[in-house]
Amino acid sequence: MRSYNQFCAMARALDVVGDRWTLLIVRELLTQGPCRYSDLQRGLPGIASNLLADRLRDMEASGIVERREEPPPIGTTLIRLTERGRDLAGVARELIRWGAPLMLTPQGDAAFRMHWFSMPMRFLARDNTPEAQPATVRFGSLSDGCDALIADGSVEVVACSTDREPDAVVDGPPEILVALFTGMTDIAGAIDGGLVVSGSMAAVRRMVPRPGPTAAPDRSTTPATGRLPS
Amino acid sequence: MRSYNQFCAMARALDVVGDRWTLLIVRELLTQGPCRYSDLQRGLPGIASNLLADRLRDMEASGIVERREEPPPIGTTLIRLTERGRDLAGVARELIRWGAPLMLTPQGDAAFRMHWFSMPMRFLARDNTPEAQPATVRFGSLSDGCDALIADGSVEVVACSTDREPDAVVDGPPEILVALFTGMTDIAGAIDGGLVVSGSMAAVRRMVPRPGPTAAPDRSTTPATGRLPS
DNA sequence: CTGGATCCGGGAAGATACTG
DNA sequence: CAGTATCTTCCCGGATCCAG
Repeated sequence: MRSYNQFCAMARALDVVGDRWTLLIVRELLTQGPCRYSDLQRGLPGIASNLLADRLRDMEASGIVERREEPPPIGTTLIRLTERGRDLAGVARELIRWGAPLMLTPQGDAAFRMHWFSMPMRFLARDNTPEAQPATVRFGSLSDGCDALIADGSVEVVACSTDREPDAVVDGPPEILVALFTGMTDIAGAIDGGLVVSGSMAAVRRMVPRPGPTAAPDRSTTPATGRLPS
Repeated sequence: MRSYNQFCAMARALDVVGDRWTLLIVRELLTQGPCRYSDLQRGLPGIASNLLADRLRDMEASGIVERREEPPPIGTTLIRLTERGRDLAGVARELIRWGAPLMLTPQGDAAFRMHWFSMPMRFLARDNTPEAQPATVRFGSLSDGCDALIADGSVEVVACSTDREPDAVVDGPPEILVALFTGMTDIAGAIDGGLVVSGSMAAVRRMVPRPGPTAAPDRSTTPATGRLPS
């Protein structure tokens, strides 16, 4: 990107991360951890191959990502965020917070990856029964998903891991997941809308916000702000 | 900007504010308040006139800004942020926080406007003598600057106002201001470097962080992180 | 298969002149 | 003051091809 050439912290930040696709690459690495080139391609539907290569070069030059050759059994090079790159988590968080209300207006044919939902879920999930034993709920699958670790009154959302045996596995269309986690529907309604739960239904119920008066089932009369809690 | 077409809060946020110049227009309106078209042009050196007009149209369509015809004595139309636009303050804050370390590396001929410094100053300024009477320090001038209101142990930074009589007026080259507020130099050194203070030197000293061990005057041996305090 | 490079068309961004 | 018009430049997107 052409520099704005302004002596201003925000302008200089945008000089570095303001390019198209750059912050979405950061999103992938923040939610997925170290990735192969092809993992990034799968997580960034619509990006041209040359653009991904260009961006990774730029981001490596500006110290946001680094490449490392992995010995067998991985046997390929992984791309990961540097500490400076991980520091962009605050920017990502605020963009997600601001963009969340936009998810309530439908957008026809948008692509969806379950792991994209992991950062918003950190705001929306809660532990309704803090005194219960820890539980794990997997959303999506190992190839595209995230694990919610419920314990001691809070929920931690991390990338899927093979060495974790979830108590429940959840999948479903993105609109239903949004409706469920924003309290616009309850679990019964979500299952009606296409949510699939296998395993412990109690573990799922434990982490989902209870539908409350903040929910706006009729959007034509009470437009939901969809604002995420601070 | 072409939509990313992804069912993801961050991607949808960037669909709206990811265009070049858009977030810098938000910066202007956040720091300056309602602006005329020509105010925005002055605050955004380098922007092409047609691009500014295009962006304002887009931002009005997406509900971030609104235009309002002002009756005399203003007699022209002011552009202001909507509430949804003001909600972008969190994104701006995190971008500034992340971009702040980049200000320590010089960049030759960059343009500078004093009011750009007002948001970073919110992180960096402090009230060293909370028990003292309130004081006001103006940075720059009415046409391009900001006022720091020091009272009760904290500093509030706002746009300049004609109905405020500052106790001190400060001006100087941006590099010196950064060095002063990051603790890399003291006031004496700053004045040596071109800082100009008129009025109450005590009011200025009151709000400037004391140079401490965190400062790294020699960047070749101890690279300063420049990280802003949380 | 992974990890790119290369080429090309269209459209966004940039520069400048002009106008009600 | 608040834009519009026009022209140029260059980045993005899409397709294809290629080396290990």
